[in-house]
Amino acid sequence: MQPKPDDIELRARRLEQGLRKAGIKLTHQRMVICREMASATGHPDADAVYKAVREKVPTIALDTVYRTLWMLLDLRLIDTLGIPRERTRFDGNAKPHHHFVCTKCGEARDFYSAAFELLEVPEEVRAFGDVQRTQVEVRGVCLRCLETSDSERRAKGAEERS
Amino acid sequence: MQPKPDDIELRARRLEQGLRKAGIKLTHQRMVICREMASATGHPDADAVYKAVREKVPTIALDTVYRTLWMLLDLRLIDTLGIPRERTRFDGNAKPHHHFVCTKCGEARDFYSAAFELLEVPEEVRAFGDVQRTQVEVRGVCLRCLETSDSERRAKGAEERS
DNA sequence: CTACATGCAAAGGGTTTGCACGACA
DNA sequence: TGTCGTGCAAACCCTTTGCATGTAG
Repeated sequence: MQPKPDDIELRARRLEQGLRKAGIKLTHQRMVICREMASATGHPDADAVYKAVREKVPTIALDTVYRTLWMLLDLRLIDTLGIPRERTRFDGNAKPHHHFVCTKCGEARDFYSAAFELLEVPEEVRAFGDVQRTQVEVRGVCLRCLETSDSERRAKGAEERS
Repeated sequence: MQPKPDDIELRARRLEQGLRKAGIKLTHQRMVICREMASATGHPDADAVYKAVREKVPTIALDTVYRTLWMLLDLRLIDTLGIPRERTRFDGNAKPHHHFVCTKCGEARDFYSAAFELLEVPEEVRAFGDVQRTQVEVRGVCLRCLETSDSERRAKGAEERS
């Protein structure tokens, strides 16, 4: 499960190149955070990254970790589990369904697909535990966000969400 | 998109029956929250439910809304977008992959599937906006949680998450 | 050298908790 | 009537922000 040393090196380099290409200064702190994300096998939260990174740079601040992680996310060099920067949202739709999620405003729309209901979970996954449900998450940018400026997006998304 | 009145009635009843079957008192507040979740077309957060419900019960408290929603969730009568009660977690895996998520401890494990990469997004969904990525989320209970008591779960999950 | 990044500490915002009062069974 | 639920307000925790200092390019 743990990536091979060569892999880690490769993945770290990809992140650092990504930052450089975006014209962002490669500070010591940022490189250490990139290395940490490159070698992480799980899905660490900011605090876990902070703790790991502090062993190499004891003076690093938690908010530096946050700033770097959001930056990597904005550049699509890393990802998040679920929807980033979102509070908990509830879903009262009892019928099996799937979601299209806008990565800009967070709007989530339900859709149905007979084909998606037929998905067979790989054997390997069934060994992880007791499988209860399978849902497809399609990520993208909704029509409104495609034609709306950044500043207005979140406001509109929040207000029309009901 | 808005459910038909009959549908709302049906969905509300399902929620209320669920609570009753679990031996939980059907208070006025809980019924109003059930009705709100039954008629919600979107994916409201606790505050949106609170605001809607306050029009019918102006004295209701936000924490009552939270308590009721978590209760409905625990009974699997409603669902959440993403993983409930979780802080943001980051994912450094650049290869296309999918997740098995434990609904008890929050642990998420990556897996790969050639079949899942071939999924065709329905036409209808492409009309929602610019589709960037499709990911399958398998939910269930991991092996460890199947044999571990409730109290130990979150602690273990948090500690081994890296 | 100069713009940008960091560390610190305090603020912010969502969610939870303790407790006394109120209401369902 | 007794137990469980509610409202209130304070506490909590994760995340963000403002600002003075430090540093990569």
